Amino acid sequence: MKKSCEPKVTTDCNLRQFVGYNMKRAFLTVREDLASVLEPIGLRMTSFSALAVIVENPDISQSRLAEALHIERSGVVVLVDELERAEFIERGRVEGDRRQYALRATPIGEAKWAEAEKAVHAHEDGLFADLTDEERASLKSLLGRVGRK
Amino acid sequence: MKKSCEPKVTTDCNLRQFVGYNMKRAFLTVREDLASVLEPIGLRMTSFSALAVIVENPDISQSRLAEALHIERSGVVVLVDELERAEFIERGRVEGDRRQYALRATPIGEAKWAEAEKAVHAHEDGLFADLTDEERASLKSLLGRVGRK
DNA sequence: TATTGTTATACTCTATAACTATA
DNA sequence: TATAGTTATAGAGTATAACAATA
Repeated sequence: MKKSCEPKVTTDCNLRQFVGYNMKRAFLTVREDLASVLEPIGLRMTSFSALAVIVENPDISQSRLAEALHIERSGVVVLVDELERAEFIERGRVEGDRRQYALRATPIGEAKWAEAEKAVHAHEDGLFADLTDEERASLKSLLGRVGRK
Repeated sequence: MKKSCEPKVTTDCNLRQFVGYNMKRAFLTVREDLASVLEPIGLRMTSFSALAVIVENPDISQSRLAEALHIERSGVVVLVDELERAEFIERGRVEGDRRQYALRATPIGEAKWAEAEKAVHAHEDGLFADLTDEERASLKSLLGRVGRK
């Protein structure tokens, strides 16, 4: 039996000692804010990522896009459908191979990408306002080095 | 129309310029490895987190646990059911308030926590092997400062 | 046989809302 | 009325597997 009046304070040192837990919490914070930023622009996190890669790699195929995003080809179909329906990209044909598509951003899609890129920069300026420019660059760099063997 | 022979290389500078994308990728890497480490121990990421908080805060209630983990109370029920079924924790009663439970780790649960804590440290030693101790501490610290206004 | 894109399906994680019992 | 816990449900996000068209 335990006395009532549960204290409202709870410690989580057992979790905070791990980098991974801090990463999870930070990522969920970023994800929530990012979703709210992208929504009025007509993008989700995943379609934003897909558009980013397509803009940077004109005529990329869906399989190559799947590799770049580290998701399955079946998942790409949904994303590409979504972006094509919004007229941000189009499925071009490839000369000499009728199996694959050549994905390209439309002029609308290019403009949408520019708009989204700017909005996401602003979103990060807000979320990382507590960090100096050096700390922010350091965080990005350190994250990019996780998991390499 | 586009010539065939899609190059296998794909750039993702449009995404890598953002801290958030690097964080997502790093987190997914961590999560995948962590899940494989916890599975043989009989824990999932979420039940690991719940056990961590219960061990550190004996007699915590489910509502308070939900706050600590930043999840809904309904989600806690599932986690606590799972940990109780495994006999890692027990639902004690609270003197003076029959609505709430006082969650405590059993001796089995304490031992399980010690085992898991050690395993997760080893998992992080592997995942962050490319970082110096200072860089790893810096990463953890920087992540802990994300999103504060 | 292998690859590209597709569909259907299922699984995980989590949130919402309605409910009960207690306070 | 408010709180603690519970249940049912639904929505993302993603993975798996089987398939048709093409190479």
